[in-house]
Amino acid sequence: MVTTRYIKPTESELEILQVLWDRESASVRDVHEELAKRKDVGYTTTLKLMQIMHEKGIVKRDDSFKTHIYQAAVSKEKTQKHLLGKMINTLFGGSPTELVIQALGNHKASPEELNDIQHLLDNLKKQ
Amino acid sequence: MVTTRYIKPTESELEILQVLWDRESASVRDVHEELAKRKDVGYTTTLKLMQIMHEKGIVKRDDSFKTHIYQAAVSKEKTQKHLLGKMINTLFGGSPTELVIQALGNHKASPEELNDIQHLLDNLKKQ
DNA sequence: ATCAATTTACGATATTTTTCGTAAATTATA
DNA sequence: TATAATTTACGAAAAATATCGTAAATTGAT
Repeated sequence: MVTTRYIKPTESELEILQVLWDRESASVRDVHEELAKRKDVGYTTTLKLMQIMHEKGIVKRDDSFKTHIYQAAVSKEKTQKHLLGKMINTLFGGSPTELVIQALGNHKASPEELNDIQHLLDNLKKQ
Repeated sequence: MVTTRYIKPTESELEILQVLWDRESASVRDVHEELAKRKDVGYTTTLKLMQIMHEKGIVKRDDSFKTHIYQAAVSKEKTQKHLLGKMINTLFGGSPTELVIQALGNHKASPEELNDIQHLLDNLKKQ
């Protein structure tokens, strides 16, 4: 079994991962146009970042064509889990509950979402 | 009304804030000894960081004595709210529920904590 | 008053992250 | 095929963070 050290994506890398997670796969231009909607940044900057991410193994790419096609190499779930865990530790004294309470208290959730959470809660209580 | 731009603490600054939130107030040495338990870092590094934080207005200090005494100038709650909100947006597609589900699914909570969450949930449902 | 210990001030360096310019390669098109 | 457009490669610079050494100031102890 090969254990790979988890590589924490930087802020900008996360923005790129977002796009890749949404689209499954995308070219540098695809990603860049998405980023450019919210951010003022040059094309080669996005390119360079994605190249670095490739070196780090954060993204995979198919370079059999001129336009390389990228995919996320780390799953959204694992990344969420990691960063959430880190936040729970550094900001919520290790208590996921504190975080949940903050999240629900400060950020609105619809009745449907509250139901989803209720179901999850019910299941957790059974064990 | 004066509106101050929210300053996002860096990783190291957060570690220092942790200590200050716990202790209410502390000297550089206090903070440093706490950090040194988990981290290999020099005293002057901690000092410098806290000085910078003071310039940024992240911490307050009383320098009427030789040993300056620091306090957090940003509340734990506000900081949690800000960073959590950011994470919800950048990592959970704007859905606090998604985050809550991840948090509860992956990180264990005690029966008491589950009850706390249940109460909160009950309240939210009423509205 | 002197010496030792502690603390702050300050500047410099190291490291990480972000940014972009330029050139070369590749592909499309006239 | 020649030209234009797009893309990658690469290196370098800028910006943001983190680190620490050294000296000066302050305090406490002898």
